[in-house]
Amino acid sequence: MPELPEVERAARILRRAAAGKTLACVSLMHPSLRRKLSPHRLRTLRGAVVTRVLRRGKHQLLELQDGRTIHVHFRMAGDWDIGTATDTLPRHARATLEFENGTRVALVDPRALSTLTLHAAGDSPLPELGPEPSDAAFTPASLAAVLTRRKGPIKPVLLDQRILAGVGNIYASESLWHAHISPRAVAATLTPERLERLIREIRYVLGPAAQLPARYRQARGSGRIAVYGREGEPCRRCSTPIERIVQAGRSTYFCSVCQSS
DNA sequence: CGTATCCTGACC
DNA sequence: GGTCAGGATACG
Repeated sequence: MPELPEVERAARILRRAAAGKTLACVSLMHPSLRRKLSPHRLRTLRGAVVTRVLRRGKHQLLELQDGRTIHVHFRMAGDWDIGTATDTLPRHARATLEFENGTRVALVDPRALSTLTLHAAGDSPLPELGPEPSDAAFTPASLAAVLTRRKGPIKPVLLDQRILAGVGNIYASESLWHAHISPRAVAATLTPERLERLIREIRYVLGPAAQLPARYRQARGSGRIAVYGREGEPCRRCSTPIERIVQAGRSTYFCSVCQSS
């Protein structure tokens, strides 16, 4: 589910539930999470106070008063379920954060690819990340500068979180369609004018007005998804059948007429 | 650069 | 039974 807008929404929900609250118990249900966080380190979270909940790209950070940070990444299918400690555990709950006030935040993830890690004070929990799309410092010139060495096609580059933080596979295709840029266009050869258009369209598709509902497939037909998942269906601009190709192992959808270069 | 891998569920 | 999935990373 999650690309930047969905993670932003999730972080807000988490913030409302967790900010200022004291942790009572953190539990890991899935072995892949347990491998990364020992029972001993888990127990050290009892009594810790969550001072802030931050989002950076698709990452969520729970800052603790003692300087440590809980880092969560939803990967493909993670989400929060907010309830109370006495509720039945939701299906696919992989971890829970229980607070002293009785709130229980469950990390639900049918695919169990989400990560939850604990970082010591002073230890940066985030990998190298490019600017937020909304950042004023994200400009055609700054983008051009980091693209100069990218000899490959633009679409996989948009998924590189070191270039830009938050764009995922759906919105990469959508942004390129809106910007009339071929997903195969060589990144380094895009002119400043085309990059300006691309930046504008990335901001548009990631913007609140374009946010997807939780089940993105329901958005199909509503007009919000222009190309993603629409192989063979008519382009909304020129009626040419939308094509699906694979780039760097991921599906790309585009209109070969509107996005010929 | 592409490919395999981590997981599980949905769908053909 | 096989294929695919909105992410990221380790590797050749």
